[in-house]
Amino acid sequence: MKILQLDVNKIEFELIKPELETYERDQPKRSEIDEALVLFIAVESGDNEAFGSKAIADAIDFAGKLKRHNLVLYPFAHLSSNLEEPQRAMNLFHYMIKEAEKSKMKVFHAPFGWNKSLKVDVKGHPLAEMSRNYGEAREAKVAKKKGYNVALAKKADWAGLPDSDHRTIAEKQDLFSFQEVTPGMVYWHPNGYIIYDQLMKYIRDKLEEYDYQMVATPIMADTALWHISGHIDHYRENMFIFDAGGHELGLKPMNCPFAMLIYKTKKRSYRDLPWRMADFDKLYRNEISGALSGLFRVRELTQDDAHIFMREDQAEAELTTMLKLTSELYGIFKLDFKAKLSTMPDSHLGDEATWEKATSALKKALEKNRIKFELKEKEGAFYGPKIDVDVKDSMGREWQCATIQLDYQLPQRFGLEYTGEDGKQHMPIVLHRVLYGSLERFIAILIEHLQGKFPTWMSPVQVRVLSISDKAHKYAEEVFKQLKAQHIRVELDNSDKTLQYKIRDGQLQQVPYMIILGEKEMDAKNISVRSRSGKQKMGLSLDSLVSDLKKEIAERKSELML
RNA sequence: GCCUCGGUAGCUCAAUGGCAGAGCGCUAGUUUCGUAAACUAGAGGUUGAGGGUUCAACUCCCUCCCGGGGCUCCA
Repeated sequence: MKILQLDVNKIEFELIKPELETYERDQPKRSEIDEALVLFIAVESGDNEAFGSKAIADAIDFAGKLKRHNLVLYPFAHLSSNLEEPQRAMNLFHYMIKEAEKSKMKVFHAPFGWNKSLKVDVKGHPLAEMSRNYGEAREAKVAKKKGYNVALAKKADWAGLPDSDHRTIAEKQDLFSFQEVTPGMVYWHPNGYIIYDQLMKYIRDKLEEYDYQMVATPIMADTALWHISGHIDHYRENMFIFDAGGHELGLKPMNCPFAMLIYKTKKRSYRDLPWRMADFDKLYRNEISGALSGLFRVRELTQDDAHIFMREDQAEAELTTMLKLTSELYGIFKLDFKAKLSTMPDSHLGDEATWEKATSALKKALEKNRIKFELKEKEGAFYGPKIDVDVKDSMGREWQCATIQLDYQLPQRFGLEYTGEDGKQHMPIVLHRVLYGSLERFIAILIEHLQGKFPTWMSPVQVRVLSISDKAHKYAEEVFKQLKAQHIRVELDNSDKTLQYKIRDGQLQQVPYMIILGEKEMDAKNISVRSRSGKQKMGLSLDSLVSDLKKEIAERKSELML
């Protein structure tokens, strides 16, 4: 379904003659509406009521922002070359009118199937003209003839970005890249992978401390599963769906349905709850091309995802612990975050009473933890309300990282049960949550927040050993080997460049420590150290440095020791 | 997906219808240096892809791809 949305001062249309066999009879000859949001609608083959509802919900939402009270629906076939046959198109069009009439908006429409004369007077502001597309996976546009040789190895072009941007820093430190043939999917280079991996290890350590269990699940499933979970109705636009020899499969945009399936493999007891199940698989979301933005929004992402199956009376305690864990995870990087509570969206599953119950549980937990929060009306997930945590990037834009969602819908759809103390079957509720959100996005925030100065425990290279002249090469190599044996990530610079050059290079790479070795150190069997912050110490013993370093790394300190 | 600005060597950028260039990086040689850039030389390009206009296209036109910013959406 294609929609052209216009914010107008005035729209006028007049019926000339019926154009199709299917057309609306007994319609007013002429209409004129002032101050309205107009939707020109082309119904395409395969469109269903879910798209129609979503389109109307979005339009009403938008009308609210623009403070318009009149909504005009106008059938307009010319937006698409893939039209639905007229009778079905008209039915869906009428369904949309009824949907719109449920709102507070005053709804008008132009009749289906007529030749009409039309006059529109569009307002001039930036949001006055907008197009939208709802429906099946977007049609792939293929270039007439594509060069398959050179273009394959084409990197994304990040020229002109400010020095503080995570992409510029990634280029300097060789952290990751994107390629034209895989838009929105990250290539982690060795340096970047260390950062990604260290962050993962840190989260896993934390989850162990908080009694989580890790699972791994498939990355795709028959669309039958996505029908049960509701993703087909509410998320299809963003899914990669493809045909595999008669089976329609969808790559997973979320882990939830798989967690439900694991839960259902056995009878569960109330004694098993709460059960905290974490799943860090890659997820695939077919984001519209204009939405992609460096590591901030990608199509292939990793979440520090977990689902907590629990009794309703355990919700508050779980939420409280979770908010504590969140503060710990963000605290280590000294990141400021902003909490938000999002309520029921127009497109949602389940009844309002249940939503009300879930929303107030979240609110209580926030208040109990004395966390200040903003209210975001109608921004919840389709299956439940949520607490979000937003963090700012280097340009001051806010990105959603953590999200904690209380869900009564999926347990019901998947028929989850546990046996209670009373011996009867009860339905558990599920807490979906990611705390860093997408690892990709969080790393982008981190790179910009730290400006590439990673704490030693995450640094791709923790120590670089620099020799001052040929005479110290051997000694430098010895020191390098000893550090390596101690599992320190270390590099050796025995090139014939000047010391100044080597130091500059190490500084630009933001290596936390440089060990500088010349004849003096060689003779005295000691070392000199220079930290990234420019401080230096001479005459240290290697052993004492190693033990200090190991402590700094093990404790994941955010400050360098000198 | 929409609006808008871009895509030239690994990176950052010049060249504007008429011989595709510089700095850094890389390679080789010289140099052996004490806390943020030693010197010399060399290699490195289907100018994002495809088509068109022209005697001639990196340059002008069209389509597509990718990226930046803004919408929309969202982790």
